[in-house]
Amino acid sequence: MLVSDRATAKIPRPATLRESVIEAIQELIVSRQLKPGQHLVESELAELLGVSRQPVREALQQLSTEGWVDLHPGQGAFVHVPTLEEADQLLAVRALLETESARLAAQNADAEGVKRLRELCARGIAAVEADDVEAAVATNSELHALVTALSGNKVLAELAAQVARRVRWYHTPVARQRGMTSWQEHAALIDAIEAGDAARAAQIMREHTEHTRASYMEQRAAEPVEPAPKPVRRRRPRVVSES
Amino acid sequence: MLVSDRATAKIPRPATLRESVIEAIQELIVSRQLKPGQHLVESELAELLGVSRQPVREALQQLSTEGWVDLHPGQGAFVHVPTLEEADQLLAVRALLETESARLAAQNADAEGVKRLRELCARGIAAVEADDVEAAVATNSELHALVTALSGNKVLAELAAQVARRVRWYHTPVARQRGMTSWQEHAALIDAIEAGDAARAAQIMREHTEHTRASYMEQRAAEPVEPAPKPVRRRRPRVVSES
DNA sequence: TCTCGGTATGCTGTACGCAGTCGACGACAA
DNA sequence: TTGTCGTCGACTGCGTACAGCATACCGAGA
Repeated sequence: MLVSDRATAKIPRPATLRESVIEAIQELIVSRQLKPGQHLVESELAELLGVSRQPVREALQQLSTEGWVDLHPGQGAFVHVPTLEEADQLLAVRALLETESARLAAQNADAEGVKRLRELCARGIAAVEADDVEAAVATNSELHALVTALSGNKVLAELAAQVARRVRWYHTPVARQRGMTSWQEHAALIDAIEAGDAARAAQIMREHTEHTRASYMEQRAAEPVEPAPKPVRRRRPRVVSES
Repeated sequence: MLVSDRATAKIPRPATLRESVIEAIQELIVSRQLKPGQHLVESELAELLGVSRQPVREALQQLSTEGWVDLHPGQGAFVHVPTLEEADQLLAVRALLETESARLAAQNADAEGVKRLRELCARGIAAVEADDVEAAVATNSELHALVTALSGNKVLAELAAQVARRVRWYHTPVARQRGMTSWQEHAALIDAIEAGDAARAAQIMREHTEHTRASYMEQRAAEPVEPAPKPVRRRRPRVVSES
């Protein structure tokens, strides 16, 4: 063996344009530069990002499977309009998947895994104390991802990751709310996993995700409901004469 | 309103080529015309299906997110190789999702929904009695889909459908095994849903899916394990001279 | 004034072409 | 014979062009 295969991970591929475009558009959506319901014109995005329509098309399709945009055949892509109902259902599914993950993780996790969990937990707490919301959210995702990975069920982990990506969009704005409490729950969860107490791990995770859900719903309930513009294809006003 | 919006659903759009291609490739994979591990060359599929590479590319990407093919950047697409371990995990996830669906369905289903469940159940039993395996499997899928739909959680239903499609790939060859027993369990499940007994519905569904899982694993354990060819890019033998 | 049909326009869906890249194969050296 | 390097071929990734279609605009008729 040339080098230790551990930590070698993946060679940092010069990422395909498609992947870069996916991330760019996600960023644009999260940052609200692209508003919910907005019609995404391929050629505009292409020009904006400095690529051709092809990678943009593929990115939009990928994003539609992840729930970021809705694809209307023959009409194009529209930024997904997150409804309260859907967020609730999504968080419910996440709770289900992650609860099961926690249960399995408690049964399967080894010392190495627990160690990595603790590291992540420490990083998360540090991020919260530094008031770095973005880092806290990212670390939160990492920790949940690791729990699902430790479940030993790859299919479950992949599915949970898929759901988590969608949740993250909703989650970011309310992350500040929960702050430290969330990480105390994480710590308790890790304790349960380390002890191999599947029932307790599942219970903690269920409560944890329910708290997040409640927090989100509470936050959203207070928000004014924007009248979502009807998702019609936008039409550029005709330029009659522009000298 | 012009007509009752109920049942209007969507105008059956002349499905884009991409969607047709997705279904076609799924069919080719399920029917084993495309073998696990096989390198899928875009241009070949395009020619085979009579379209250009573009829709094929997009279809392959979609299929990769659903777990049918694996996409190796720079190398192309390979038919996913289903392992015994993965099948087990997939069935476990299905059990989880459908158990929850059954629980929710018992809480939410109305008389109309129960009626449709019973119809499907009758059709399934008829199919088994007629020894029509294909119809039985299809009806089985429909019934499970309806249960998830009746759960009222669209996200859950969609996820369950995705998992179910993959399960079907593994499951079809062994479907004959279970036969009538399976439909008796379905009937019991419907009774529980009608009674609004969430706990019992969940319990029955859990056992039902576990039976399916056990049946599958038993069947597969007996099978010879094909040595999966290394997923390398295939190379067409050079034609030196072919008159 | 409202409705209906024609027309124009911009966008999507698809096809095609080119360059970059990856793997295989073969030659050469140790 | 075995390891290494260079070359070649094929396929993917991306750019570009074109056709079809859906929508909005607009004028005519009721």
